[in-house]
Amino acid sequence: MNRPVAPDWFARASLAELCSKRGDVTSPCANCGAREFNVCQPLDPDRQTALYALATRLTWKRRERLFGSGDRARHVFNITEGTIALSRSLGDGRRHIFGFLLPGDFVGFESSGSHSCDAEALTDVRACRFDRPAFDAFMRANGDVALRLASLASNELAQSNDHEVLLSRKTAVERIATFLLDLKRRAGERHLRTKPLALPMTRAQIADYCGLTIETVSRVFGRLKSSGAIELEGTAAVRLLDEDRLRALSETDTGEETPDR
Amino acid sequence: MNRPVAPDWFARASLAELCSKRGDVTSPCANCGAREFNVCQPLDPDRQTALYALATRLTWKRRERLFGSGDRARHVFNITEGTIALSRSLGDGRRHIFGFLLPGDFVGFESSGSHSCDAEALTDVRACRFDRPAFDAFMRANGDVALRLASLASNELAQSNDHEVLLSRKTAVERIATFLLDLKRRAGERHLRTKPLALPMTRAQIADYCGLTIETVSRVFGRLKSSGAIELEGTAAVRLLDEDRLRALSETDTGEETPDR
DNA sequence: CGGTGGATTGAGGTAGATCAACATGCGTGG
DNA sequence: CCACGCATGTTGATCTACCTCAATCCACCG
Repeated sequence: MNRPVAPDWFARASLAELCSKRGDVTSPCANCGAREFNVCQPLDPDRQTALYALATRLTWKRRERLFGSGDRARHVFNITEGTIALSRSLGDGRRHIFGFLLPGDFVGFESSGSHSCDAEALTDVRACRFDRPAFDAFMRANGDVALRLASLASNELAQSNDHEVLLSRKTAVERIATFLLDLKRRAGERHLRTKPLALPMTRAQIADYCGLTIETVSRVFGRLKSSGAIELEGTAAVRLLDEDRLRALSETDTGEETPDR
Repeated sequence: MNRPVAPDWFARASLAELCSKRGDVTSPCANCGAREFNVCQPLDPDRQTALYALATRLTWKRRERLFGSGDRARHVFNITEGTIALSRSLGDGRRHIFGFLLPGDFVGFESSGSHSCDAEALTDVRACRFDRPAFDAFMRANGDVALRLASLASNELAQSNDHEVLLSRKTAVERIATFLLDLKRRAGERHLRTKPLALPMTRAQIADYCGLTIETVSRVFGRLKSSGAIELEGTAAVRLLDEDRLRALSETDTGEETPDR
């Protein structure tokens, strides 16, 4: 098992920077150590405490699964530290990766009773776990938080839509360029701004995310590198040297205005 | 403009069958004529009335846009009658279609302030429109309904995930088989069980949904037809003669159990 | 230092795209 | 009510981006 452990600076950034999100440090949850939950960022202290009380802190080692496709969805998770891949496999070896979850992301809020994908830890992972019934009850009693949760779900949908466009209509180069910029943006939003961008996933996982093969991913990386757009730092990190070029290569979409009725 | 109007039996089925959903006819909304809103199916009469009061009934002609990418998202829509395509276009002509909305579906619940896709009526459409501020206020005041809305959003996400798998890893035949079965299932859930399955979308739209070209769609239809799996009824309707074969061809995914922690 | 799990690189094959010609059917206007 | 015309759909011939298969490389680890 040889996937290089993400270099120190990655793990460090992960927790340290998350905690100083927006510059203001909130008091950490006694149960799970998290500083903030996305659903309740602007929540008053009392209800924040109540929500914290529902969480348990857990850890997983790299390669372990948080849950698998078909499992009963008994819990909702909020990632505190590390990276997770959500994937689904077809009968023959084909696999698709829906996305890579970073600290702050929620997982497992399925409306059906069971999970429809596998969640695998790409690095050692810390997460807060909520029991579904208690979590749901809290949401029912707190419409504003539930609405925020709906909005989070809708965010995820927006991401998934972008991913659909990538898979449906983009070329290999566009896919990789999009993937890199996207990863950098999402890491940045969580204040995981490491000097070279960490790639805690293998080429195979990038391929399954982009709907390509390992070989094509590798070749595209090679081309981007020799064109000077990126620089590979070993195999698990990359420097985006020319983001404007990458943006041009990623062929981001347009949108003209139409009067809304 | 030549897309054949969906045959009579389609439109009839659309409204009539929707109203008799689950056998029990609820009293229609005075404003918008809808019998039920998905968000509030098990809602007590008072709040149901309150929600109804927020809605306006509107209609669109085929080919009109409900909204376009980039427009401010001022409204949430609930389709009452007809079919809508949600799409996004890249700078050059490339386009992707996220999905086809049927009666009962919600659109426009974006968490960002603006729409990220175009919504085009494929048939004449009736929909209920809610103003965002009033809709949000209602949700904030009714946590149970908001939670249900979150669950709807999560349903949409599940659909989008299936779509990602299709686009990422399925062959042309698998894509079309999946598309057909899926459309039939979704129409069935809404009690739009027409004898031949209505295809209110063009080949180009099917292609953009499946990440293929018009020609490939046409060829695959041809192959499925001559293999006896389907029968085309003109160009805007199809009979699924051998659903088991289609299911086998659609290569639906597996899932083994893993003990959830 | 050998072994193992990635990653890269090369050569050749193929599913589906592209380009092009033709068919079909609906709607319009005479 | 019919015929023309355009939008849509089908079918065929070729092309190509990406896949497949295979060899080699590389870094880490015991």
